Amino acid sequence: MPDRRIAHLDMDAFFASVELLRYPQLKGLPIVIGGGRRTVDEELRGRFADRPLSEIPPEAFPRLKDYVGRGVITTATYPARQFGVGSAMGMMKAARLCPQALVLPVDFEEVRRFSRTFKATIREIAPVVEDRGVDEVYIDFTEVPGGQRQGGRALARLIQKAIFERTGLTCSIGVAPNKLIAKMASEFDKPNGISIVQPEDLQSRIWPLAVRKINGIGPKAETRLHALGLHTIGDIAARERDWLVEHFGRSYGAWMHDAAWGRDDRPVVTESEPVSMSRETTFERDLHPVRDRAELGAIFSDLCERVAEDLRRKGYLGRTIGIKLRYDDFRIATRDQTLDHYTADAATIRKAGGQCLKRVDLGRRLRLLGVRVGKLVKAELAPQPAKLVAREPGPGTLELF
DNA sequence: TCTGGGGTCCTAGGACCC
DNA sequence: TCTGGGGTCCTAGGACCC
Repeated sequence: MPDRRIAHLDMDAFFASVELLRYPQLKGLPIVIGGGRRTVDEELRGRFADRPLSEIPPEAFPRLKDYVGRGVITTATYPARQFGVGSAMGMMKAARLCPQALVLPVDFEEVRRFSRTFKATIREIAPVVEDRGVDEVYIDFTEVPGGQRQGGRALARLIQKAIFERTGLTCSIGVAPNKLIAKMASEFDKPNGISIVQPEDLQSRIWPLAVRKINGIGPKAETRLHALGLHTIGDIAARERDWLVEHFGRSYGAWMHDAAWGRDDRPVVTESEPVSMSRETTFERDLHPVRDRAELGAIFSDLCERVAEDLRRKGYLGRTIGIKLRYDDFRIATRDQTLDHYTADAATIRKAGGQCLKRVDLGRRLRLLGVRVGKLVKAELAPQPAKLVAREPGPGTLELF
């Protein structure tokens, strides 16, 4: 039996690197990708329509200091990170830290195109690949010829090289006995690095890390661990399993203990079915359910149509329709309703969602509205209803609330 | 000057059924 | 007077991830 060798591969500053392929003149500058609906990029291209993109001067690009809006940063280039700017940070905060940084919007189509290409490149070399979003994958090296050489370094290098040749993009790879450690290892040598971790490296390389480095320990658990005096993964490992179970519950406590000891036998999963699909939007300004009713109604209809289109395009039907609100104070409310039949119809989703909205407090301003369809089945496998359920016709389907 | 959008999984109570 | 227990589905909220 060969040793289990699992790799985690993470594209370096993916969204920003994709933009740099188009605008190589910006290399080395602090750049952030993110923000809202502004079509900065289109404006820019319009203004310089007579020139290739690579000749648009850096001075022409918008700066963070001029940004107005509610967005967050998706990716920051390494020069921008030196100023303390990072992903998930609000644009306004980032503007204070690095006002001179250039801002570009996310080009999802372009990002997805490169995502497909780098994943296909990996699969040609090592077929057992698990998708973890646009810019990350796990790869099972165990059965790949040469996957054991130098602990996986040789194969990792081959993959890195192939991705760079095909796309011009760099990535960082960690190889370890399991997904949990591989995920941590891929961060050890960024960007464009490779890290190999062996079981015997647990104490020297994993235990000194902050608890938050464990994939699955977020801000809440971190706070609670700190309050208990636990700061490193080694601190967790030093605790009795039962003690952790006492403080964090049977399931989470035991998991935490296993994680701190580097135990994880989850397989690399190559295929999975979606559970839900949703669309949501944060408004430019907070909207009041009564005073801004018309505007909200139009947004709601639009969200329903978009989620319905997503379902149809991907070939799914759903049975649970849900809505999500975020109030101006950031509290979130969700309501959902399970229908007796599967649907991908915008009007049906709109109607069920409208009923959900009636069950939630509409007495204060909203910041966000979302629509979700769950309990999905592949359209061709959907059970046919015993009889067609008549939809009430008429104005009711067009009304909000 | 607050903090996006798209997901997954878990928990927990109540309904309902056997 | 005494009130089982197990399973599944539905709903709401929350933690976490990319």
